Amino acid sequence: MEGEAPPLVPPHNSSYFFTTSLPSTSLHLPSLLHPPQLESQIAPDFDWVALLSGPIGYGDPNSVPASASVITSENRGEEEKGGKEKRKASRTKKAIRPKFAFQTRTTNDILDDGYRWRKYGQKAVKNSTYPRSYYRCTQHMCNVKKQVQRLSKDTSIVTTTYEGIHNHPCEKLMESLSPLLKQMQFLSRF
DNA sequence: CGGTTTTGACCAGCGC
DNA sequence: GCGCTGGTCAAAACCG
Repeated sequence: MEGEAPPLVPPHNSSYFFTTSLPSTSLHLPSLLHPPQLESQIAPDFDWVALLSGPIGYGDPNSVPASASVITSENRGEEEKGGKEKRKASRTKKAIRPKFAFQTRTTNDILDDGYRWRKYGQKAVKNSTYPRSYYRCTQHMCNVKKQVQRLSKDTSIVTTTYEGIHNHPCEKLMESLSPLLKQMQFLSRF
């Protein structure tokens, strides 16, 4: 079976899933806080701030507008072990972690979401021309992961799946907000 | 030199 | 039980 389109929805029980189309190749947080003109399936009242200020995929699935193409399936939990035990545990215990998947129309596989990621694997997947890449948050003690895969059906679309909760602030977000916070602190003195 | 990417090997889950 | 598949590890290569 050649060219069989991968399912629009990721195979796992994603917490959230929606499709969007970005004009640029990157997804800088400031622009996300004020989303550009997306020819998207995202509701205009989509809670971007909650999505991005909180850990990715975090929060109440009910807060996601029904008009967004969303799958909600709560799966949250923990996994903390060392070495192979951890590896084993992460596979045996059905990973109960928040997941969040979305698609972007971009030529760039790497989505700049403000966090720093280290690639730890790449794998050819069945029924897909393009490999799936596996990334992990570089922040120590933060075991958030993400998968990136380009659709073979529509090569301009990249599916990004986040898994887990960041336990630290977003560097770029803090970077961009710090002048504003300083200004607010200054003004609050009056 | 330290951090990141690449890539083959390994392992567990799942379907048959 | 076996083979397939997806996810991860880890050593080597690469890069700034």
